[in-house]
Amino acid sequence: MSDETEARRVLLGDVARAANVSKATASRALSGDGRISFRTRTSVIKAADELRYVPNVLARSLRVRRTRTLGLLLVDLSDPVHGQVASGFEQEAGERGYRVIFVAALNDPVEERRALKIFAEHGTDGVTVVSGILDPSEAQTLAPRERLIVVQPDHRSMLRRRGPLPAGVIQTDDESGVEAAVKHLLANGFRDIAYVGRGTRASNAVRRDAVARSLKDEGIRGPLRSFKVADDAQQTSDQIAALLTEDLPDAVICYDDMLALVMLDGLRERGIRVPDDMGVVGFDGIPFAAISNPRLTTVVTPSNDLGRLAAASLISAIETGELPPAIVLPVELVARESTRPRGVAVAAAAVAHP
Amino acid sequence: MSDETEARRVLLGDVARAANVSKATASRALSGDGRISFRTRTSVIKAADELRYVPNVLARSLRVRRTRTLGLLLVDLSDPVHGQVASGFEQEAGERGYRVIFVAALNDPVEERRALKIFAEHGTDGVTVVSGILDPSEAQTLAPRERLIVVQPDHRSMLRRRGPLPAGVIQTDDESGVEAAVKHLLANGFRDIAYVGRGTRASNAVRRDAVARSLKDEGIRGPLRSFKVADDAQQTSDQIAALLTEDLPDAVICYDDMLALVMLDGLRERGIRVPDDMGVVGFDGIPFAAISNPRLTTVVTPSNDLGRLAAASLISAIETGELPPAIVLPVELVARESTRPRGVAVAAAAVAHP
DNA sequence: TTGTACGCGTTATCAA
DNA sequence: TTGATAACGCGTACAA
Repeated sequence: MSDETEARRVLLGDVARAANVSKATASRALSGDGRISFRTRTSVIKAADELRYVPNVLARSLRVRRTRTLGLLLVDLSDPVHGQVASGFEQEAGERGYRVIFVAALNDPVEERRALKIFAEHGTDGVTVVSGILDPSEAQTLAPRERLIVVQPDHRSMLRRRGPLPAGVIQTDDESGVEAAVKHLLANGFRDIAYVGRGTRASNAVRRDAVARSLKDEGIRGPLRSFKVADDAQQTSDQIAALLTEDLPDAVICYDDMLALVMLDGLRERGIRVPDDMGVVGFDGIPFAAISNPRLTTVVTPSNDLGRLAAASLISAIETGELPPAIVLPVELVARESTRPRGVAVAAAAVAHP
Repeated sequence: MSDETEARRVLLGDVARAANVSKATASRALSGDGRISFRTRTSVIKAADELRYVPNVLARSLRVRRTRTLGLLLVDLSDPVHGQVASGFEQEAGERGYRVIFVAALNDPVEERRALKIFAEHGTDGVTVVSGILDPSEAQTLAPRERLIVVQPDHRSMLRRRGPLPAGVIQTDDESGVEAAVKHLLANGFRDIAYVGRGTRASNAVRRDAVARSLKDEGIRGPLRSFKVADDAQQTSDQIAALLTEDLPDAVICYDDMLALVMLDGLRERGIRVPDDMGVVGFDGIPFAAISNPRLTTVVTPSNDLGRLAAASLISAIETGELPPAIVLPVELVARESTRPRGVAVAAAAVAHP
């Protein structure tokens, strides 16, 4: 006694019956199995089409023990950089026939553990962790190491690391980016260079230390002046700029573009001109850095590529069983108005820094 | 003959055996079924813990015919506005125990269909479409209407709509926002107001028409001057600003903040001062609008709330079987420097528009 | 309160 | 080339 009002879902068996074949044959015909006669294949496909058959991937996954689903753990979907990474990851995965489950962990280790557990429960074929703060060894107990790609790892253990990176790691060459920024500033006449960081993440320390080291390498003596904004900053741009005003450096390198742009606003609020009174450098290369006023000099990181590469590497690991060797992506310093040499006319700069 | 090297996954049966109960009892103990003795419950939980049991949600979903998974179809994860929506959606869903599969369709109807099919195959309990361009009636053939929430629908059919919105729709009150922007501009002395749009989306036409109507309502005669940028714009900020330079309006209302900020840059490039030579208004209220130079007057839409509400409404629809009535969220005009009345000093403005 | 046995929808094995 | 049947891992109706 079937209920006419409740549209029962069309199953493989229904297709098989309509095409006068067994479920096994129908399954093979639809999955493109080689050893099926042309006649039956077309008739099965036709039946599936007419009945609007939609396969149940859960049942399939249960049977074949693969889900063609990837887990992506990231900090925050609303952040411009992570949005880029997520976008690239989703695109690459989609093009290769994989779905993505996203979980944002908001810099909370408890949430990161929860996310990895969710992925395990869903039987994702692999997991990528972006900017994770979990101890790598712990992460590997919650996700199988050979199916785990780590992008921009941000745990303390990355700090003192020397020598080759372990397989499955993808990150940008932040040190080189910072070095390029420092050299650029010095070349443009900025000597007293300070660092403005945010939060307690390892990446912040990495960049700060890279600034200090680069300055030393360039023969600048004395300790690096370093300022800090809280991670969950409620500070306004004005308060952030106030960090510096006691004794203005020639230039500041900021942890990221977001911070640098907020800083630009705060400096303007306080009547400090950029770059004439102080130079400002950002990090990330978000789109707004290119159209701020003044336009922001920044170390551009390939965020979208990071996501695409992560997905590609993960899928490769899944399909070959081999975790790809670590990848370090180059970054690029893009010089714009915010570090223009002092005394150069505005009009000329507009031409020089398109 | 079990293989010691291959770590076989722990199953419910393993937990049951370790706790000396049947699978049924183990299942009930772990799912918090009432009629289970305290003793057995604790011993089952202990066994599950020790064995590091991870339930297979695929098998569970197959059995209970619910996946606790939601499908979110959006335009582009890397876009600031959609990132906010996605973030709110993921948060709300996560807090209520639902996972999210994201698919970006990049304004391509073919991709939108593909995404809805993916959701169907995965048996998502419900689907939310953000800024979809698919014909609503077609969408309902690809996703069950009573489990479908539509956020900011962007199909032509929304254009001529009058009367109440259908259930399951969530959108912002763009018309009121535009009206507020127009009134604000007029109050600040801008009379010759133009519109700068992007692409061919319905929402673009909605905002343009709202500008025209508001102007008429305010007694401004003559047709609205309207400019347009392609959707896949490769235009630089300079080219975008060039649209206007022949005959500069007093002010422009832009389709969104991104466009407005690019416009600000282009105007600066051409030596046109904002707001002294021309006022600029954006739409969306992305974070950068608050710190641009000049800071951007904009119609702030609650993007994060949009995502949270969508998830909440969808889950409610799933759990009660009732599609919630349409929701129209209010927007808010935030006046900043880019529409400061001409002739008002900068310092004063900084105080007046924090 | 607990156990037995079946079924969710698909693919894979084996035999024909 | 095709068909019958057994799994995949879990929840639950029914029986005890």
